Amino acid sequence: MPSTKTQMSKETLLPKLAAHVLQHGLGGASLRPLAKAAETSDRMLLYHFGNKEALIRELLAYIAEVYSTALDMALGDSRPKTRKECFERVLAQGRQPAMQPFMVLWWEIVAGSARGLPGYGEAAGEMITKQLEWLQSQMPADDPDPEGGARYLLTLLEGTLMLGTVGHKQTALEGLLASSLASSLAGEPKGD
Amino acid sequence: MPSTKTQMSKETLLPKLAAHVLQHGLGGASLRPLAKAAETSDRMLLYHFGNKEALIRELLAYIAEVYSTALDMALGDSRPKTRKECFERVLAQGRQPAMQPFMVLWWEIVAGSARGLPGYGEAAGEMITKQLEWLQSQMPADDPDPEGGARYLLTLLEGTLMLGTVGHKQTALEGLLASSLASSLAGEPKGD
DNA sequence: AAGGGATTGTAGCAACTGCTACATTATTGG
DNA sequence: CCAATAATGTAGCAGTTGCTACAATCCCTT
Repeated sequence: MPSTKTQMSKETLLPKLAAHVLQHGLGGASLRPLAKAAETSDRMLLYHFGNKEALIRELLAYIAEVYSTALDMALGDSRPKTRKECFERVLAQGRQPAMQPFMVLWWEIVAGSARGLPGYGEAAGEMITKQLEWLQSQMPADDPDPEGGARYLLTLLEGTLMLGTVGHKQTALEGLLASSLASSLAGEPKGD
Repeated sequence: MPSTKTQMSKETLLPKLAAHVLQHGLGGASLRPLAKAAETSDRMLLYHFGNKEALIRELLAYIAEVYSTALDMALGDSRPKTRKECFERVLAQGRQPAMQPFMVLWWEIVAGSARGLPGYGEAAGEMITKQLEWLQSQMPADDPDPEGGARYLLTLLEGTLMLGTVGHKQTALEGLLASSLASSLAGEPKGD
């Protein structure tokens, strides 16, 4: 009978904890439900992580890491030809149904970051940094300013995503169309 | 003349509850601390609001209302001359120290909205709608497209604010340099 | 095989959660 | 003034919270 009592470590626990948190949120996460999701006991979680705060901190770092490698694997096979195409590609990726749980968690991380909760700010900063790198690598090959353009698109993207989550998706999209940004989105050098 | 003096009602409770929530957050808010902040008992809060969910819902609606009237009173005495000036004015307002507690709460509302918590989405939507109206009323008088421009600036603004809360204020500002606002932003000293 | 550290189970504590039952006081209409 | 209703206080319940004490078991080294 392979009723093997698998030895547990942080490394085996974290993926299950992350899965639970992605589904049920960070704020309401308490030890016993987390332990159940990881097929352990609260006793064990505290044994491995010390206390809840450290657990959340490590969990957030792990999630940021997972997000980072996910972005690495999502590197587009082909470069977009325009900034607009680049923006749309990234926006579409952020709105994939599979991405939804992560997006929901993301805003919780931002909120915790704003409130100064331990670990939140670091994780949020890492994830944004990574996304910026990724975005820059996805910029059109002939873009006159890939670095600044990526930063600009990131700002626009996050604003668009946020408005989307509060029911103003249309507002953001119409804003993009109705501005001189249209040319900027097209990646054409400014002649203004 | 109606009743001479109501001892305690939702109307007298809500401001104190809002103050407490602005300081300590929504997620961790529980009845007894809320009651203490409002100089009552948990018993009374439930008497007036029915249950906690309804309390939070009404509290969020009240906060959205307060925010709305605050924006009304913050109507600029003079119209900005450019979109850039308009953007900077609103951004500066959002970064005032007095605005900080509200900003922190705002991201919690966005997070709750993303998670579908009752009342959060409605409050967030109202607040964004109001901010959009306000922004539109603050657009330059000669703007070719005040409606679309306001939507664009709002998207940019929210992205900028969010990046600021996760430690990427500089990223957003540098991104703006590469945007359609660049012409007016160029040559300005960077501040961080 | 024995010792010893690493790992895990069981039980429980004190504080807190939303909420309720019951009793009491205050206010007001008849 | 008295009764009805609104408003408040007291006490507590059942469940959850993070965390701990204590003991048992595992596995590796000697």
